[in-house]
Amino acid sequence: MRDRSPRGASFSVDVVLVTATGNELAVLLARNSNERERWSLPWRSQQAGETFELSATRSSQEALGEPASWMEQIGAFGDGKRHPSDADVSVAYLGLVPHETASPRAGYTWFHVADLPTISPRQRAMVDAAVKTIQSSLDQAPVAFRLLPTTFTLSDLQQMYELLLGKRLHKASFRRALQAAWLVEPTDEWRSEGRGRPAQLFRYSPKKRRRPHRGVRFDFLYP
Amino acid sequence: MRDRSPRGASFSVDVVLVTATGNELAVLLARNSNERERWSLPWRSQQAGETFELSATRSSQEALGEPASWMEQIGAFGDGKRHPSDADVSVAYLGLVPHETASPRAGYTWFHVADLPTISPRQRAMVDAAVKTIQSSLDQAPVAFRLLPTTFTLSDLQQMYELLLGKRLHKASFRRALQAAWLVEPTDEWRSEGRGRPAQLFRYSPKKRRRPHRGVRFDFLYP
DNA sequence: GACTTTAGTCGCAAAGAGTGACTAATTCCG
DNA sequence: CGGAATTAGTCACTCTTTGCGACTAAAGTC
Repeated sequence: MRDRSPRGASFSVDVVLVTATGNELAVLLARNSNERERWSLPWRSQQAGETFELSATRSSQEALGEPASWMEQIGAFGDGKRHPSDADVSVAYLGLVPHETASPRAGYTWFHVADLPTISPRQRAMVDAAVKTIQSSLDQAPVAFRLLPTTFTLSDLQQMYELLLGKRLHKASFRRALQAAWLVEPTDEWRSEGRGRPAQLFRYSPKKRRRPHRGVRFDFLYP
Repeated sequence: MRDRSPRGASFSVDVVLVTATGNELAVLLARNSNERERWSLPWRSQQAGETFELSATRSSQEALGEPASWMEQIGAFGDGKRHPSDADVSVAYLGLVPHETASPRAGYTWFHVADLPTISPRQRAMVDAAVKTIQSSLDQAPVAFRLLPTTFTLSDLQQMYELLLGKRLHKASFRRALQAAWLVEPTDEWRSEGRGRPAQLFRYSPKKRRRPHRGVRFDFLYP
């Protein structure tokens, strides 16, 4: 990832790997030895015959030893802002990683999104866009589930939603909505987390259901 | 737009200009004289010091004489699919145009999205992504309003939503939701469209309102 | 055994959304 | 002219969804 192609890459593929550590989002950065910025997002200059998404997945493998549980293109970034590579254009991907499987290899570290070190302006824009993408697709895609391990308690799930939405949710309402969506199924395992009643473990397992038959929504404020 | 840079462009900016003609969406294509495909989306190879969005706006100006009323990046497309330019990567933009202001210059023609001629596979993917973007951001951004002229009747607006959603809506429900959203204000003009009672004209003019205080939505089906 | 903590459920009240029927203002046509 | 047809705009009823407090359940703590 860090070796530059001799003729100067025309574009790069960068990946914003995100996980949720307890009560904050975190982004994976790579340490640079000889670059102007000490840290950067994982990136590669595009290989011939590789799709963008494959490049992003390779970066994830390199950094964490496994692919992200969700990968999605954020967009193209350029516009004169500096980048660790010589690339004129960088294609950014969002990758979600459950906190459990998220053990970075040497040279990579998780940083809380609220407390990032300096990175190139272009990559900074990617991180901001990634967080926006997460929040805006929270109710359109199983984002929260991809940040959790394969089995989880309903309280875990609710806390993840609260973290991503940035607000508290009412327990009964949350579960009622979840039931109606047919998204989880119970396992026969229970988890006892110190004090309090043990919680049943669930697994993400979306079932067929009729698409809710709703009218128009005007959910935007501006512009 | 059609002249190739001598050294081969490394990437292009393509724009999917969309309008709504009566009861169908339409996309603007440019006629090619000496290309393999007879038609293509408007595109430019990137100029130095130009942002992507500016390139897209320039293309719109060239094709229609004015900028689109809404411009938004769709994403980066590449992955080995052929493109009219030599570009390895193409950055695609969606541009919305009200049907009234949508008079193409010579060499450009509107095509119904359901009945497009052959274009390069990469550009075909952009058109599909553009339509998806329109539909998915219909309740997140004033897409329908940007496809209408500055003043319109509520029936016009409802018909636009019906076109974009692909289903009929109930008049009373539609208006109730619109009222609650504080998005339009009445003008003092009325339009008499042949038979039937004249309709009042409205203008898009979103007002401040408290963000509706809603819980979680699980609106996705898969995966 | 009483208290605390976390899990999970129930049921009411308020808000939201689907729907048919109604009134209003205009043109069409005999 | 006068009634039918057509489009605009509103009302009121019902059913559904959602916010929320209160409750029961099962574990640990002291």
